[in-house]
Amino acid sequence: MDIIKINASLANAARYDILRWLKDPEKNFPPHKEVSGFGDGVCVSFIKDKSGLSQSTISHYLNMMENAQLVIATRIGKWTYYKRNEAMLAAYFKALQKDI
Amino acid sequence: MDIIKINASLANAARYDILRWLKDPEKNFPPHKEVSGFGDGVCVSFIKDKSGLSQSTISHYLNMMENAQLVIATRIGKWTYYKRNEAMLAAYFKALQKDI
DNA sequence: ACATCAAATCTATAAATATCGATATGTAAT
DNA sequence: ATTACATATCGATATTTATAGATTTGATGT
Repeated sequence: MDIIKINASLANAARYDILRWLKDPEKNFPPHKEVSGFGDGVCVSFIKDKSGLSQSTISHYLNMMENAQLVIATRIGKWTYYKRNEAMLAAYFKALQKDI
Repeated sequence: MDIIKINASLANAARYDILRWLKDPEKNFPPHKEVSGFGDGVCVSFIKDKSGLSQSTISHYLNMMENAQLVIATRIGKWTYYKRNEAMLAAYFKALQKDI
């Protein structure tokens, strides 16, 4: 776990928002048409729509967050779904609490 | 409290270290000559020495951290002492826990 | 094979950050 | 007032980040 990298991931309002939105996909996103529920997370297009940022920017941000292990990506058909990595978030939180 | 600004402050290894060092000044810094103990924190020079970065960089970083309300500065004579803002750190932690 | 669509990658630019050396400011001692 | 010292600010440059449009890749359906 790279705490500095995680902090950098969370040092941008759009990315911070994404992580919050993913806590409650039912509340924050419309239902998917190709899969039922949000078990694998939320597709990139929905996150892009909600954020108002461009597709390339969101793809880039999600990649950064995946690299920091904050989220987990799952490709199904044409879509990539992103969900929170709760284990890493819990570990991060614990480490932060200890350090700070 | 600006969580994004705080996260940005903590997205740099030197600044993250400083905050950690300030948790235990007795352990991490030599004793001051002009004041007794670390009640008001640690002087800039000691932090600079320990970090290995230039005086201007450290002064800048401490200013950033003060701006994010992570630390509190106290000027005594020629020296400025910096200590952790424990109240803000606790509030930050609580907010982060809620958001994330 | 081809067209279509979602997402990823590439290219580019503007803005912010990291960091330093040089200079200025504030305080204390002479 | 002058000197000395600690810290702050200024000016500069290199690196990184933010963000978008264009292009490519991967998957599906025809």
